[in-house]
Amino acid sequence: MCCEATMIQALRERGMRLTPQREMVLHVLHEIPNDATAEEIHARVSRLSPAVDLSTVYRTLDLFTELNLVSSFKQADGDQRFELLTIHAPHFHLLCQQCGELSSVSISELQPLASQLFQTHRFELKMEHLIIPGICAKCSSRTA
Amino acid sequence: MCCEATMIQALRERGMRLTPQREMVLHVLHEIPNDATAEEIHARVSRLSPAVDLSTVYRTLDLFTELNLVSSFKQADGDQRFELLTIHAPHFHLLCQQCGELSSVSISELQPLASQLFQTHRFELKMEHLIIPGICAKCSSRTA
DNA sequence: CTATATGCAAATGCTTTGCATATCC
DNA sequence: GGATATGCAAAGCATTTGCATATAG
Repeated sequence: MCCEATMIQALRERGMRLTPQREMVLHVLHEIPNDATAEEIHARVSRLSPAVDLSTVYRTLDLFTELNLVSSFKQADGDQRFELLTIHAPHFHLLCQQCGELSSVSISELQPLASQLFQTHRFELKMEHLIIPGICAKCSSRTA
Repeated sequence: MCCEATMIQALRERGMRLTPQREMVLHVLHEIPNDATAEEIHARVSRLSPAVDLSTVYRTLDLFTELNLVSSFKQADGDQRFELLTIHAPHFHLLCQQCGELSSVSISELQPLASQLFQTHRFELKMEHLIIPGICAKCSSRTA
């Protein structure tokens, strides 16, 4: 799989090592539909190898985030969540500040804003890291 | 101030009490430009009355949130933040992922995206809470 | 008076860190 | 062989909770 090759290269470039733990975390991230907490990822890794520590999972996820393999963000409930950047079509997220629901939106909807910000501010919007806060349909109808 | 009257009435309706602590938290919220953490709010209250406990601040902010005086939300970094509902920031932020520079942009530039997201997803973008990640002009010219 | 609110201290839940040991290159 | 990673246990940090006391109405 291309992710693994990417990871191996990125690790080599930095003099870092390919360990079974890192392979397992990467593998497990492919099985997860959307995003997951470190606990969830750890639980899945544990099925493959029970000795792997939660702290290792955290360290690995942080590493992957730096390597740009994973995006990491916090939901409204405060849980930090992680997902593979490559697995899905390019998208950004809407985060409901009330219920914490996270939904994905194709980056095509962002294109106009991206051009706008580049034209007026020379700012290159990183669309896949964008999390837009607001109130989702369910919550706003509940309140209204 | 009108907020205070609103608070008093809301408290009365529920058989709750008007305490100095609640008054101070409400007062302090007016001094804060945008939004603040519980710690920041507590620090300001402490200047008025050092004995007030952080837990009381949390309880008060939760209460105000229920009373709809305050909006409470978590930023993407996970910090929970609070702000008076009556105060609105006229801008959102661009955050450079390389140098960390934070710049402000008028919400008028966001309007098209906001309408777009509302039309297609019924999602109410909270513009003043938005922080857009990317690469600023300085950094991208430096890299190029 | 008496129910509600507070301060204090301890508990919680997620995440990070220090360190000795194990492991990859 | 020597630096990098890991597991373990303990520390951090923001937030919440239990409880006796203080206080608003």
